[in-house]
Amino acid sequence: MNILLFLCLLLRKHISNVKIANIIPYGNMAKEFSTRAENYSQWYNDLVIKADLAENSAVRGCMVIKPYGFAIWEKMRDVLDGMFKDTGHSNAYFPLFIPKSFFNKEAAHVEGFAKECAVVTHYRLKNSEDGKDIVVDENARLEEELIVRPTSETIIWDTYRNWIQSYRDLPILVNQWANVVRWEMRTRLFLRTAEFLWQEGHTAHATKEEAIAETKQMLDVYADFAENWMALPVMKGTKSPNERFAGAVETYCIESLMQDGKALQAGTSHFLGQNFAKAFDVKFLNQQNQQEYVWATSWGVSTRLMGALIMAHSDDNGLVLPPKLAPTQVAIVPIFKSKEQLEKISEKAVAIKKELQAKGIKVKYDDRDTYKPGWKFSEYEFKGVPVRLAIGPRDLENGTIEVARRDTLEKEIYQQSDIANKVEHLLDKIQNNLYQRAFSFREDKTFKADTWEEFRDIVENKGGFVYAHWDGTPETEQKIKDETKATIRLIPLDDKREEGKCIYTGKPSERRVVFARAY
RNA sequence: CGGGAAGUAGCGCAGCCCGGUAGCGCGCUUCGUUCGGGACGAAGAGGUCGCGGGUUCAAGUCCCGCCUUCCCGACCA
Repeated sequence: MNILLFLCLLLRKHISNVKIANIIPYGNMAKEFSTRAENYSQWYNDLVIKADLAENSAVRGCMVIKPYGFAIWEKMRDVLDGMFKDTGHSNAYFPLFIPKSFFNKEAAHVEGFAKECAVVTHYRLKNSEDGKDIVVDENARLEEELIVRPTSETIIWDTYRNWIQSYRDLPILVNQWANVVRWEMRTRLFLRTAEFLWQEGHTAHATKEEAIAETKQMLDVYADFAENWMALPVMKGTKSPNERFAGAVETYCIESLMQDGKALQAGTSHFLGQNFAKAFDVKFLNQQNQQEYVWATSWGVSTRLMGALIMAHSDDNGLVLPPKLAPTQVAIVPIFKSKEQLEKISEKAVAIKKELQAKGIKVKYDDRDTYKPGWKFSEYEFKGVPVRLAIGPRDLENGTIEVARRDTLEKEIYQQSDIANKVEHLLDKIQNNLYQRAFSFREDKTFKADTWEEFRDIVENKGGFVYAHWDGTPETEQKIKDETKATIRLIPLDDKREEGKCIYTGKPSERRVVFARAY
């Protein structure tokens, strides 16, 4: 390492002000992280822990989201919340507990969620006979059990019944930020936990057309967020009946591709038709003075987006965050020996920090003397901070500053003049580069298959999305899933008709659908 | 919920087969030298060995039950 360091210094002397390509890779990382190639899922697990995003809790399947991880989620939440408000929605809050009987009312819905519901049966504890323990008081059994919400359609539609009488009460455009519980057998931090955070929008409309327009609008909001904030390219489409939300007439979704070639559903938007209105008897009087059932939508994204964000961009050195969602966008590290030196450098560094802050950039000036510069470099690297600035005595003399970008691991020496503008542009560049990189990756991993052999080969050996013909039956989809683990991720929204034959049964098909193995 | 593996200091692990004084590395504390890619030396602190029973003079070690995590299935966002 010392030799490398020496070489680096030599290089810098000879080509100061010129870009130094390819930062020294650190051997240390290998000790702490699995690599993606070695073991992708271990890499993901390590990353979540080492980047200080979340950890497992004392409760099975439930995670603790740590401050750094929560800061990212908070940013996502704030941006999405703004987008919801801009499209006319308001936030509200409904109860965590739902009377069990509510679940009986919509047949498909109950069937979809029954197997993973947590149930509250008692409301009191007491001391055990021997006084050593706390036990459930059997005398305090609830008359009707309460379900911990796995989603809130039922309690919300029961409530909407009282809110809606006339077409003048419509539309209702409500969103809630909440936690939900689905009793999962096998969990992974962010990707699948028993409790997770999400938002669920629930809207009520006078007409079918308006409800469908709302469903599509919110899908577009999600796609916009994924692409422009998360730098995550997504495909839009509808789900096959097998994959449809329990109780929906049509489920729209955005699907993204992770670096291991598996698809991840990043958001869903459901057209619920009049299913819940009928189940909960929610009617309104239209302008012709006739009773009609209300039309409904619901839409949601969850902390699972954190998983998508991590798996889409990060590398073997740790987390890589798109600048627009990074809690810290720029870290400034001073290089110093003495206190006097630190004071001089700090003067310059703080000035630069202020310049950056004036542009709305989130900056952290790390003048701790308890950690060495190299240690800080590593830390910011595996925490995914997009840009790191280093400033030392040499830079003070030369009016320069070292700029390192996380996405490409390149370092350059910049002149200090106009540094704020340069960094601002660099952040934009990184944001775009991450999107482009993810987009090219997806392009390279998107295939067409016309025969069963071809299909199997792609799914098993290449991964990624496969456009293929399907005869439209749930039975065929199930068989394909049983044999290859690939499912229909979506039926593309663009209405590209193409005559063909189902890859599995050979029956006629009018269009290709997108298959993949999925999270 | 089925099959496998693991749980010993904050983290990573050895010790268990063959019962008898709880160990190593990293991290942590103090001091000194260092500081442009995870510094070095010296001296320290830190443990109900996952939890609960049992066997035994004696259990981290043997036996039984449970909990948690990871991997593979079924289920699922």
